[in-house]
Amino acid sequence: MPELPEVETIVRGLRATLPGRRILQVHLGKTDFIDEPAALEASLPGSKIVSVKRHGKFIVLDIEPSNEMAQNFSLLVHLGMTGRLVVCSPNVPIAPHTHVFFELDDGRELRYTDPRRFGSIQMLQESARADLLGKLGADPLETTVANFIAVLRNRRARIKALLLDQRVLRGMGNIYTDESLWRARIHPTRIGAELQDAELRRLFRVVQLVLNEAIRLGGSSISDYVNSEGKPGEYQFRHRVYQREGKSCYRCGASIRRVIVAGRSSYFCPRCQRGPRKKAPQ
DNA sequence: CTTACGGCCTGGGTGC
DNA sequence: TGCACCCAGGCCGTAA
Repeated sequence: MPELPEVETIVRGLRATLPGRRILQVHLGKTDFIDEPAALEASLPGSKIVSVKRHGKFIVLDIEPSNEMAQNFSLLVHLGMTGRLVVCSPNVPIAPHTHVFFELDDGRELRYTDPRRFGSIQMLQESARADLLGKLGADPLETTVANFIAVLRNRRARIKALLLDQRVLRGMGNIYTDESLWRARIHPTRIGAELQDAELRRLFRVVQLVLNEAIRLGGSSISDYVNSEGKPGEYQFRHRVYQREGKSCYRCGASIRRVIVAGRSSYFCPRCQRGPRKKAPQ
């Protein structure tokens, strides 16, 4: 579910309430998506949440342990396709598939809900966290157009696959990739190295535009996504191509098509986004 | 360095 | 009502 704008929205919500809070107790349901559930139960009670950050699609909670001799560590939460992280009163009915409860010292709870359990929760020391996050590419909202072009221009993979690859850029997912390519009028199967500089500059501009606009509207809610207060976003009403197969293009009226690229449904306008040149038969 | 593919899970929608 | 099938904001491991 959640891509950069959804995760950013959740992080901003959590940042308003979590820093400074202590975790009193942890309750776990299913734990197959948690690296070391026993370590969570052992280390978190009594610890303090220092800060909340986003790194790509990861939510990073920096934690000060209750044991003053122990080192600070981080809790990395990835929401996968259907993960939710919500702060609420313990009286709020428990959504199905809620597997983690953090009791907070203000009487509220931080709950993790994830029907498909494609998400993950990891407790990492500084060096392990740096190893993991260091493998990711630049944040598309923080990088420069020069760097954006540099990481794409020599690649033989298709642009859609490159934008989805978290080692190239961190934070894009299926929705915002399609939305950006449509706005930049670039076909999803174009080869990175075959894009002109002007096209890459255009792509960079619309990626930032789309992501910022989506953040402003609180992300896209298709079926599962809600923010940290349990409320849906509104960017789904601004989608121009995503899940619009057979409907007419907002720009030219042609029928939107769906193809599989990099294993994912990819929506594009066959008229506005021209395909790569086909190989001439020998 | 690539791509393709299957797998991880559950639920919702569709068509027979 | 049941059932088979397809689809879903992500990512990992394997094989080629």
